[in-house]
Amino acid sequence: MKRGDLVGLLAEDDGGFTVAVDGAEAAGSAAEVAAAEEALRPRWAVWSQATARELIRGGARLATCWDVAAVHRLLFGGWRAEAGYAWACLHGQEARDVPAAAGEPDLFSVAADAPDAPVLGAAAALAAARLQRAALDEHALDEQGGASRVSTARSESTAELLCAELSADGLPVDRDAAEKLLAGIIGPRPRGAVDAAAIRAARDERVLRHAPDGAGGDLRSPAQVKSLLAAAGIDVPDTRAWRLDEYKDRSPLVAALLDWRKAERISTTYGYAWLDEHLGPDGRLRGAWTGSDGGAGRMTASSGLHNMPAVLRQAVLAEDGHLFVRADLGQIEPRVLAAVSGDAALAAATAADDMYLPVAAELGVDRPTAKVAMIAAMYGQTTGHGGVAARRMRTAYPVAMGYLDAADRSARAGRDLRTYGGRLLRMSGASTDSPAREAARGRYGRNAVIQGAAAELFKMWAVTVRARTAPLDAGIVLCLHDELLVHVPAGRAEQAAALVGGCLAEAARRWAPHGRIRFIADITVARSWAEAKS
DNA sequence: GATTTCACGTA
DNA sequence: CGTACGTGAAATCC
Repeated sequence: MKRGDLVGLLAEDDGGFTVAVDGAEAAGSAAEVAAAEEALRPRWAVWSQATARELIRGGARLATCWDVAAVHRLLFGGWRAEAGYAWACLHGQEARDVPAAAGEPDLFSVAADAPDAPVLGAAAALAAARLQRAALDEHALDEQGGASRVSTARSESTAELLCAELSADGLPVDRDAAEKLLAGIIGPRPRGAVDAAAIRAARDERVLRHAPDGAGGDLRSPAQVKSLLAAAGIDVPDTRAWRLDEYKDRSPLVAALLDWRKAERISTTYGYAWLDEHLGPDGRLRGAWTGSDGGAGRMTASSGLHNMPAVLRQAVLAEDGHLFVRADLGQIEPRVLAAVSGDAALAAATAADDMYLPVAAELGVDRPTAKVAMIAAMYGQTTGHGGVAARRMRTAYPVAMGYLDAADRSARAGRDLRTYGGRLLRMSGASTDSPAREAARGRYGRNAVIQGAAAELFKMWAVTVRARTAPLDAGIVLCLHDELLVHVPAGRAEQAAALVGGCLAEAARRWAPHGRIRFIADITVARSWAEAKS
């Protein structure tokens, strides 16, 4: 056996592990798995992230894996990916590939026909991984230009290891700093239920004192807020912040309400209860991470890790003797569009640090107009008709526009799409319905091929950073769609920052080997997440 | 009690 | 300038 060979691995209920190599299974401890990892460095075939989570509990970490659930989501789309389902679909797919097969495969009847997998253990995980690998190789024969799906499968798999580590290790948050921030926004920590109610009432009163005589109501009830505003002469169809924005300068009530909403959001979602629930005594804020959602394939995180209000980032502080390397991808979506569509003119524009400048020159418009035209093309505008810039986009970048239009048409018609890296984007099941719903599906399709491809590139970058910075005792502590936060011993921060930039070039080469697309990242070293400005 | 709606934070 | 997700509270459904 050599480095990179597939070896089955499964966590058992008793805390032990089972390893499978060519027909033979053996039981072992986490320490023994770690020793095998050190000596052989295989690509561990696992059913899901659960195995890595158990290994981490046992003190062992893996460099790479083949995650059957992650690859299943890539091949088949959607979220569902438990072992039995993945096994059944894998066998169903073979049947579907027979040319005579027509129509939509019925996954449940296929499951009934699938060869029995009486025990979905380590050996079966190994078998499933090999079948997935073979399916990917088969697909590769009729692919042209797209990213290698095998490399996507590997990075999506290893991203699950990263997710298990993110869940276990958490994000460094300074409790004192966080509590001070909260005190400034929502007041001190309530001493009890009565105190909490008094603080809440005082916060409400600062809005209600601007209300007309006799008007009042529960600010937490949108219907009552609507009535309250009506009493003040403000008629709105709903009370969303963007709709109220235009009234805030002439109505103290609206201004106070919008301020109240911000504080209330912090108080209810990111307040003391949030800290108590998710911030451990070790100063790490933990949530559950998944390598891909059920849609376009972005990573997800719970415990508010992906929607923490910007003001609270000041409390995300590197631990003593450590610093953060923060890196975010610049203009990732138009650069991804250039890569996945193969548009030579748009590819040329990616050579610029700010690619909207050459695009603006090409379109003969100013930069803001060019940016809006590009984003409208990628996401499908609903307001206005685009104007001259939109029309010139078609002439200047016909290949890129054609790619987006094709995705739009497929989605409208309910035809499935695949991202550049090979993720199935399920559009089927759409029935004929209103033109508005159909247009919405078109926008979803346009967006998904870009967002999904960007997610694949991002994960390739992330797992590359994970591998290359591990020798520096550095660790990724947050992934935020196009942004990485790496926690690193202070003396190695500059070295890590340089590696992160190199990793982007490496990941881009692996993801888009044929393209001449330039990807850029803004990389800074700082003690707090907020400090590292973009 | 479970599900839907509204709202809003992030990218 | 659109899409996505996670969250919490109220409203609504059953």
